[in-house]
Amino acid sequence: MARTPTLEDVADAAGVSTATVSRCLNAPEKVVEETRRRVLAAVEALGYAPNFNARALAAKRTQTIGAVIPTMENAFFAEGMQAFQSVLQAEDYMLLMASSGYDPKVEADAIRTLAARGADGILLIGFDRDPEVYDFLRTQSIPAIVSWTYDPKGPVPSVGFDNAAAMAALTRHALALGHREVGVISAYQRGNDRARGRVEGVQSVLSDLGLKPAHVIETAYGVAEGALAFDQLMLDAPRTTLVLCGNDVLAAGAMREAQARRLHVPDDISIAGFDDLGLARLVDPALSTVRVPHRKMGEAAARALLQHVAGEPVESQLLETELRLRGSLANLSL
Amino acid sequence: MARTPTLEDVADAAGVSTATVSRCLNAPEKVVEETRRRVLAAVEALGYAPNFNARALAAKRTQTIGAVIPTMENAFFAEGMQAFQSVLQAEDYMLLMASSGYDPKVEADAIRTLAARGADGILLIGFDRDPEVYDFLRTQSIPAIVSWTYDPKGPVPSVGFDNAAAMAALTRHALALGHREVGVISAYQRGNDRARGRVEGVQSVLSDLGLKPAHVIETAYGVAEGALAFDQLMLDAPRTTLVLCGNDVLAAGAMREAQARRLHVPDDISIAGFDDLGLARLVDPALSTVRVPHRKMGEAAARALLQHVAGEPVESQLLETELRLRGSLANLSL
DNA sequence: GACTGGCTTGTAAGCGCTTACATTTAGCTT
DNA sequence: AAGCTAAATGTAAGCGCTTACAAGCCAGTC
Repeated sequence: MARTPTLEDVADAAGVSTATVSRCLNAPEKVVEETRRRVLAAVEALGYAPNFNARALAAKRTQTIGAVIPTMENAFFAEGMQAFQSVLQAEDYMLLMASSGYDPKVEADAIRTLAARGADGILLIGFDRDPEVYDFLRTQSIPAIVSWTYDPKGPVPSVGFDNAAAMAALTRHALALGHREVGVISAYQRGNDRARGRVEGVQSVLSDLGLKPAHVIETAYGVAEGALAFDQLMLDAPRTTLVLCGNDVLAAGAMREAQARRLHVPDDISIAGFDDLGLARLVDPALSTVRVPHRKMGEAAARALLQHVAGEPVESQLLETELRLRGSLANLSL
Repeated sequence: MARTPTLEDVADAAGVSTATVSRCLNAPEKVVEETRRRVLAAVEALGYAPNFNARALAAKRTQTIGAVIPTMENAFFAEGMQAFQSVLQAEDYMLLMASSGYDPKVEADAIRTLAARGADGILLIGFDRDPEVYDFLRTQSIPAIVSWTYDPKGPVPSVGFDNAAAMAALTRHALALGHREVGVISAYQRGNDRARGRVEGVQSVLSDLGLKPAHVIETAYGVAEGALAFDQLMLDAPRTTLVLCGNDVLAAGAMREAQARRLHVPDDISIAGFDDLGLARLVDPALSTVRVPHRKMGEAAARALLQHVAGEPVESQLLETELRLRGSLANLSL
């Protein structure tokens, strides 16, 4: 089989030098019309496609952005990443995505791999990680952005929302409905500043009002896990009237389990989620939750990262969340 | 800032040639213990990490597998891809993922990009695409595997399930319950052989039994779309008692809409899905659906592709689906 | 002691592309 | 028409790595 054509083959076919072909492809305005036509015809005729690796090696840029997300198994990051990706695509960048399974070692490895592959920039989720990772990024001078959280004083710029404030707002709303016995079902907080922020959001409001802290159950992500956590919560704190969940999936699981136990939601037990995934409106009653602007966040993160890559200064960016109040929260004062 | 160290820096530091360093990294058994120790120490000391692009250029292999999926926005492909990815990871391959948004042009482009980046192999979803794409893959001699469907006579090996047979089994079950007026809510069939297969599965069973064909509504993927399609179906074919949906998300949307119209599921209208996503058990009543072995399929596809890449012959592989019967289908003969 | 053969290591030629610099060409000026 | 400038193109040196081949070394043989 004929080996795939190279720049040189095109150059020969068009009767020009390789430099000219390269210019035709990368900076067409530097080549006179007539030549360009000839070259492009040769490209077409040979079915030439540039070898990315060679280009990256020579040009020291890859037009690739890396992203390491905790998991792609759950719809969780999907919408934001899709938005992230479409901005990149529009700017002729490609997305190289890796998932860490919430394991810091795997994440560090993935980051190193992305660096070795010459990612021009990297998107990270949350700030919680070994400082060495940030050192590494710095010494390799790879621009990075953190998303899904916000901290203007972080080691790299962030584009996201304030997990604690969002959860605090939801908590305040629920307390206004008369709830006093609060339980929390959270993702594991260790190494997960988003989860931690959300729990802190709850506790800070309770403590500000002089109420006793919420009972917190930590668990893995999943509907079944949410259900089990609900059982545990009922065991540990049977008087609970309000269950705030770290995300909608856990809330859906908790709700399913509550209903399986013949508890009426929201009259017997109120439940709220976080994220406003599609399933929040599928369950019955529909879930009260916090709407996270996934799409906007993904787009903003992409733009910030590209700006960073281009060498321009980047500011951290705070996005607003909104309460989405639906039927899963009861008003106890009625 | 010191530029990142290269193979040569390591060689100098260890007092050996670059060839020896390269061997230490890629074929340690070819280097004598003592030398290896010295080299590895130098690697450590300098914090050396090989430049992937240079390696790919020289070695003509990238340890990268590409995958083009229709969308990553919906949980749809997530589980299978996660499984796919973990097998790759275990074999030191990296996954380069692109999504096409169901647009054939975008898909062809993505495939070309993956090729240019030197993907050692490519995973594709479904067979429906311009034959040119297969020609391209062939001339570039890039091994490819198709998944989410099965056809032993396809242009490339496939690892998946029989969409038509799976849907036919579900249809037969529902007909046995006495349903005769059947509606289908499907994803757009054009360019989507999985969707087409599922619809054909329904129609073939009906035709085999001499029943009139199902009324088919096509729509985009999504809960809201499923709801709208349900409305349309009720308009077009008001006597329908059974709605078979191309996937669980459409089914969930249809169910929500049915309930919004005060129709009781399943007594007034029976609804079934396909895929057995997590949400199938979240809705009420729980959705009867077809269980697709996502995880198994992802793993099998990865193994098949790696085998293909290694130059070994690969057979297409058929995976079994199962009916998951839950509460959304009524028995009309009672 | 010269020779063989098996290891280990070094030498150096690329892999396909970009780009600084050199060269040629063409268009104006005077 | 000579001279000058700017635009277009060519020349060639890498980018960091792998690997065929050559060279060196040493133990074992006869």
